[in-house]
Amino acid sequence: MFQVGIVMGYQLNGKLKNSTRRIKKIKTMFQLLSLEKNVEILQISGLMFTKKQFQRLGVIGDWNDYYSTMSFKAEAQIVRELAKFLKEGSLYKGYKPVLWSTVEKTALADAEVEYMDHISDTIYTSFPIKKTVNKNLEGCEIIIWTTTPWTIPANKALAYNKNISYQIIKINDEGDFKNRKIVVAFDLLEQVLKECEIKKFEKLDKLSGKEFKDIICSHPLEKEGYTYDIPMLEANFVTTEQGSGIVHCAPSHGPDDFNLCINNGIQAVETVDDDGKYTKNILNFEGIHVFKANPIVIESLKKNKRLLSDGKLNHTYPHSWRSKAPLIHRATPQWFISMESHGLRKKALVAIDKTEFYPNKGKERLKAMIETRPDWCVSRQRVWGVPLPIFISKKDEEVLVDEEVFNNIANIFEKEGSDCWFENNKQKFLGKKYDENDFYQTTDIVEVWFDSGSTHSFVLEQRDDLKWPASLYLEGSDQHRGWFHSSLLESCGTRGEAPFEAILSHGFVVDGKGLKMSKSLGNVISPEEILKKYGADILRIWVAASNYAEDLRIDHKILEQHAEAYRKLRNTFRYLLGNLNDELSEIDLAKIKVDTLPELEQLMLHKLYNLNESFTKHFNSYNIHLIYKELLNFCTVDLSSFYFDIRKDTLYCDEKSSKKRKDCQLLLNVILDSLLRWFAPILSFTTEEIFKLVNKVNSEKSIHLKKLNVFPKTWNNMKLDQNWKKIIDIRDEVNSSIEAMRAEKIIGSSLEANIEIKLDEENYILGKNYDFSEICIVSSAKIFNTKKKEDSIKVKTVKAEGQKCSVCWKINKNGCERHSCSNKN
RNA sequence: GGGCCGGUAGCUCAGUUGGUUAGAGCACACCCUUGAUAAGGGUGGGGUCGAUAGUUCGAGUCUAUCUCGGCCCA
Repeated sequence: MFQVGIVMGYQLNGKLKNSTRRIKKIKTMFQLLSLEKNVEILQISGLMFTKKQFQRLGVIGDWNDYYSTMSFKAEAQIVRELAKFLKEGSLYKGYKPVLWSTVEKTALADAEVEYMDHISDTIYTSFPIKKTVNKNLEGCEIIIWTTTPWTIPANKALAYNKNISYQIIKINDEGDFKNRKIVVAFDLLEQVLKECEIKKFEKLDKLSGKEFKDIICSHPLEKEGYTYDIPMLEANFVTTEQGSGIVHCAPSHGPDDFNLCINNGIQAVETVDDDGKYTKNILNFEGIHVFKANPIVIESLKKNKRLLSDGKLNHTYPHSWRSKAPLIHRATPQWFISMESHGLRKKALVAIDKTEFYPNKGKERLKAMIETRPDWCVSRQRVWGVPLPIFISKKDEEVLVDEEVFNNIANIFEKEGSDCWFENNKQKFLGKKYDENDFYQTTDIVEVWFDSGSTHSFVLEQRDDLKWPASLYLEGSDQHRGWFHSSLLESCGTRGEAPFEAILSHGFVVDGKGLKMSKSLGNVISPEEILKKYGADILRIWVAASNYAEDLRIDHKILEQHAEAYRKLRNTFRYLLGNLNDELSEIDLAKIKVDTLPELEQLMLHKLYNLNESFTKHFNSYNIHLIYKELLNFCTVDLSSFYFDIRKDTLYCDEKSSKKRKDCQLLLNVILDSLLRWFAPILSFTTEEIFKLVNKVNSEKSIHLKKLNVFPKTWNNMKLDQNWKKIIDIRDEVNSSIEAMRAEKIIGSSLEANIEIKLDEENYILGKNYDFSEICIVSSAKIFNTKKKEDSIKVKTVKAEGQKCSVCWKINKNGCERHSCSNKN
């Protein structure tokens, strides 16, 4: 019906954390295999599992020719993509803090970090205010507290929170700080006084954090040569939980610090080397190991009269899972793709504007992220993944940019896989043009989001059955930060536009109360469980009926409701099949002579036409839940309780040769065909089952290969629809009247009723053309013109007298007109 | 804490630019039917539109605050 090429893909991204955790467990089991091999095994087993699940759900796709980010072909293409950024010059080397073990001399992933107790040195130290427009703050010193005194020499900024109140005090105690004014958070004053043993002091002004805007401080070691400016920056990560309410920021030694500084134009630099020793960038401390630096830093601060107090703190601190050594945040060389240098941010924002979002709110979300995100750090220090294809000149530290080399690397990866990068054979990649002794080779790999952001390049562009850009990228709403995001940036950077025309994002599955599923809450319900208990089509109904723009609620009660609706739908099909038993046929829609049909049949054609229109509209805007709702309503309201109910009389009691019965069966055929096509995307298994039943003789293979019907415009008849709205109003009145008689136990079945309908002029003119005994399923109906305006419709029900016809069950004093023989018996 | 978003009947969902008494289907209750029968039909009850305050002649709809919940970030 709607052909979508589905290519199975398997990506490591997003599962990295999981994988590392799993690797930890599995590592002991697969000692003989390499770590990389283990990852591969996990990936492939995951792939097969996912594939089976999809198939069980009725998803049709090219399951055998799947793509994988770890295929040689993909790896080669990822290198080609990276090369584009390198050639352009937007991929640059910078520094960013990572968790680093100075023992193993390596970066650690989250999963490799163990948090354990650790005793740290703590200090309160002061940063004198150098420049401020606020008279009250002139001559004051900002107090900070830290558990890593060794990072003070790397300090580049101070962070405050604009929502916190601060207090200025003047210290009167004897000592270094006598007569000096200091600033701390109002709520932390007591604690600071206690820990710094300040006894005598005066409270001066209280001020809001907002007043720190644009203030410049001096470094506490200014006199030792640390003469640069220390700006105060607004940051919401500053709290009054502990410390002084102002945080010292060393962009090379903390993720928060790094992000805050980079957003304010302060770059991280390499302050500490692989061994944990200060580099030449740290004045006076070069070569000292950071774990031995605290006493030296403290002594230096004391000498400069900037140390308010020092102490010890026992707290949890990150350690290496292997060596158990404490870790540090350390700025290491990393590779970034600039958002600005070649207009990437701008290109991405333009591309977002050109993209359709379903639901629309996704646009704002992605836009907000792209507008504020820092440069894209694409390097990682891991063992598996695609290597960054970078050689650096030993002479001038310049990156080697040469198309020939990039192509060579890509071609080798395509043949051998990227693992060969680490086999210490530089010359192989450099070819004859360069000498391997002139270059360093990076050992970083590209981060997994770059892999996934490149899928369009090795899937869409390289398969004949797919096109670039994709019509639609579909994922969970978390992928605004993930796949949508990385694909947009990668593609805008390399091709100037997005790899998708539209994005559809869906919410997350939550329990019946709207809470996230978790083992501890015990509200988890797995797809396998649902499939087992309810079957795939009911799970599909649940998906179709849910508004994916929001979170999708699920529990057994909700599924039970959908299962109930499913039974109704199944029964609708059963009625159709039962009554078409002798007359199943394919109808040439164009040849139907609408005018010759009874009005009721014409009305049904009108409804089919409009439902089809509505279906197309909703399908094109991906409003599947509206489609399902309309289809279900059509089956229950228009078919089951209306058309099917009324036409039972004709189907059961009229001659097989009668035109009316044949016209009805014509409609049933059209309805069956329509319902099968409409429901095929939702009830994929049920419709296929019915289709196979109906098409025994024909060669047609599957309902899923059928297209949506195009109905003749002549079926659309608004005038008829309006008329029947009024007729149905009358029918409703009749039903009310019958119900009243039924409540009084005068009648039971509606066929035990004769009705008299009094209508005003307008309704009478319309109503006199209709047989209300048929429409209301009663034994006889008479209509009168009341000519009164106030009672537009008035119905009187009386018990039908006479004999019940054994064929049509109608009751008539003078015997049944249609079935005279049987009535006489 | 920040970004994006949501809370309408027991459930799944509608509700156009503010404008009569807030709708539908299912579920529920009662009744009917027994020629769609592990079915079918009819009637009916059910909502302080998350809470509060405001703008307005008028608020489910606009604004603010709060609350609950979801995704992402910190």
